[in-house]
Amino acid sequence: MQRETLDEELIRMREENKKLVTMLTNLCENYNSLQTHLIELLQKYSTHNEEDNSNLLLPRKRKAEEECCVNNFEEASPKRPREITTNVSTVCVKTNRSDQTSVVKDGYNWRKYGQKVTRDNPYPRAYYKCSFAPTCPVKKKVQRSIEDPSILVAVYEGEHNHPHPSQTEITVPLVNQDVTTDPTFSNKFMEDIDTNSLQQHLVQQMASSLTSSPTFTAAVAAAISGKIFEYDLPFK
DNA sequence: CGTTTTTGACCGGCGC
DNA sequence: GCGCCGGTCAAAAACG
Repeated sequence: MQRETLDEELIRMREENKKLVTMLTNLCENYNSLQTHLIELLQKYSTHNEEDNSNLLLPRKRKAEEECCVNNFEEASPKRPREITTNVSTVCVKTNRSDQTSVVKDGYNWRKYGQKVTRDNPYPRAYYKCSFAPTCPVKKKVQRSIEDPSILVAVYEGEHNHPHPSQTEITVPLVNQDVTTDPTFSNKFMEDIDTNSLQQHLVQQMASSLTSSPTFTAAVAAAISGKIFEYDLPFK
């Protein structure tokens, strides 16, 4: 009697796990396709603008800048191997056009340590360190987009080594490029999840890590809102 | 009064 | 080697 109940429970759990795996597979696939699509659009958009005027305005561009185009998550320059270990992610945040503050609310506390006007963008670039520094090495740069001043571009460097202080007031990012978007990530995950022994444990682990990871939630939000944003771009 | 922001100075990498 | 440029430092100012 008790065993039958447990068997039923087990079958039910297996079915539930199957559904969860399918959902996660779809989620990863959708996210990757949206990411690819968005990158294509952004590349198209940037080349479109370069043809227009930027060649005249930017006679000399640094090599490092050229390499750091929108679809490069991180650069492993042979001269600067130090950078291999740093995770670089870019987040674009759509703000109210009247809102002139360059603040990207992501739930973390930041301390501003510098501001610079860069050559290729008249809007000042603000430099922030995580308020947990020097314990936490994370830095971010925030600058308005030259194409659309209502978009704030935040570049994050490094990973927080402390819990997320707050889940509230998180501005939905439009683009997020992070190491977790690596296509191998989902494949690896799916390989692991197919092995029955650790299946449930992995699902639980993934679920908890995903919900607690602002990067992933931001990435999912980015994929969704990015699709919406597609219709908002000035070209087309 | 402690914390955060501002801002000019400084430093190091890169291109010429 | 020099100059440009982005990033960081640190003293002063502003803020709560």
